[in-house]
Amino acid sequence: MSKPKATYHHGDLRQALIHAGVAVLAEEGMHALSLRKLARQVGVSHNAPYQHFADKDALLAAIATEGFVMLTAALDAALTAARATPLEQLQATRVYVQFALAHPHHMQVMFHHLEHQAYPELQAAAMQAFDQLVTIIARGQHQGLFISAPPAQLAGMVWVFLHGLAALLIADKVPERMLSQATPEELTRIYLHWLFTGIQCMPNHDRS
Amino acid sequence: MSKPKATYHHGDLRQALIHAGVAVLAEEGMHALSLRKLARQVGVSHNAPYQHFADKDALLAAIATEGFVMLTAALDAALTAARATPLEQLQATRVYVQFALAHPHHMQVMFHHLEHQAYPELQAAAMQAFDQLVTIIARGQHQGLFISAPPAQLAGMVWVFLHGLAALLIADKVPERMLSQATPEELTRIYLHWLFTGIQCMPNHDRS
DNA sequence: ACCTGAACACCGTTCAAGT
DNA sequence: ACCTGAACACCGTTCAAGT
Repeated sequence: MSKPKATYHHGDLRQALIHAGVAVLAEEGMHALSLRKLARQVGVSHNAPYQHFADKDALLAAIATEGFVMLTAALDAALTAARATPLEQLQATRVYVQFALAHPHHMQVMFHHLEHQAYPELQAAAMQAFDQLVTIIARGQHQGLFISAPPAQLAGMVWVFLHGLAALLIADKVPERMLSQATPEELTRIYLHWLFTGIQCMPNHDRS
Repeated sequence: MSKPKATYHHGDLRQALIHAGVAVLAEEGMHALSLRKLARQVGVSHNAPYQHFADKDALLAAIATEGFVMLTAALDAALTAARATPLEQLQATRVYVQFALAHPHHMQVMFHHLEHQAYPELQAAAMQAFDQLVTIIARGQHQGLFISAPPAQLAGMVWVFLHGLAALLIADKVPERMLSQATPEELTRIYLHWLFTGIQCMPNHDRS
C-alpha cells in the first residue's frame, strides 16, 4: 500500500511495470492502462518505460504473456489435481472458463492483438497453455476414448469451445434463456458433456 | 472520396458518425477510432458528436449494434439460402466465422464491452442474431435430430463454438498444428461436424 | 435544438541531455 | 546503460456561447 520506493534501479523496472499493469488491469480495466500512469505508480519518469518496452503495445504484449503463464499454471494445477482418467481431465479444463471469469480484463488483453504475431514470447506462452490440452487429448486417444484425428486438431476443438464460452460470458452476451436456470458453472459442465457426446439425437448412451 | 459536405444538418449526423466509424474501423482498426477524427471526417466541430452520443462508449455501442445488425443479416441470408434441412442449416452457420474474418475489428468492438449492459439496443441486436440459431435448433429438435434440451441452451452451445473459433482465428491464436493442413474454412466444417457427433469414440456412425 | 471555440487534464512518443 | 525534462501532436470531456 505505502512502499513508494523499491528496487527499480536494480534492473527490475520491467517486471515492476508489468506487475503494476496487471494490478491496474484487475482493478480498473484495460481502458485505464497507460504508460504514464504505470510509470507514476512505480515512481519513475514518464518515459523511463521506453527503456524496456518499444511502445505501449509491447507492454500490453508482456502483460498478455504473463496472463498466459498464469493460465497455464491454473490449467496445470487443475489437470494434475483431477483424477487420472482423460474424461475427468476433460471436465477439469473448465478452469479455463473460471480463469476468464476471475480475470476478464486480463483475458481481454491476452486476446486483443489482431492478426499480427510480432511478439514471439506471447505466442510461445499461449502455445504452452494449448499444449496442456493437446496432452490430455492425446492420452485419451491412446485409451481409445476420443475419435481418431490429429491430436492438436481435436484439442483445438476443446479450446475453441472453452474460449467461446469464456468470451461470451465475459462480454455479458449470455442471455437468461441460454443459461436456462443453470449457473455458468453448471452450463460449462453440461456443454463439456455435449462436446464429448455430440448434440445429435441417438438411441441413448447415458453413462457419463 | 472527395465529397466533403453532405446532409449532416438534416438530422443524420448520428448516422454519418456511425458510418464513418465503421469505415475507420475496417481500414485502421479500433485503436484509430476517435470522436475527434470522426467529427473531422464528417465535417463538424469536435464536440458536435456529443449532441448524439453521451460519450465515446455510446458511439462504440452504436457501432457494435450496427455490427450485430450486419451479422444477423448475414446469418439470415445464409440460413435461407441453405437447403431446408436443419443439418444443412447447422453447417450454414459457419457464416458467423466468415463474418468475423471479414470484419475482425468490428467483431472486436461488438464484444468489447465487459460486464455492463448499459446499452439495451446493443443487447437487443445481439439477441436477434442469437434468435436465428435458436430457431434452426428448435426446428431440428422437432424433427428429432437434436438431443432434448432447452432450445436456447442447445443453440448456446452452437454459438459458443462459432464464437470461440472466430475469436481464436481473429486473434491469430490458431497454430499450424491445430489446423493440421486444413484451411480455416475446412476446419470450421470439421468442427461443426464434431459438434454434432461428439468427439468420443463410438462403434461408427458415418453418414454425414 | 443543434452546433462552435476555448480550455483542461490526460495520453503516446521523440529528442536532447544528464549520470 | 539507464533515467529525466521539455516539447509535440493528439485525445475525451466540459463549459460558455452562439444561431
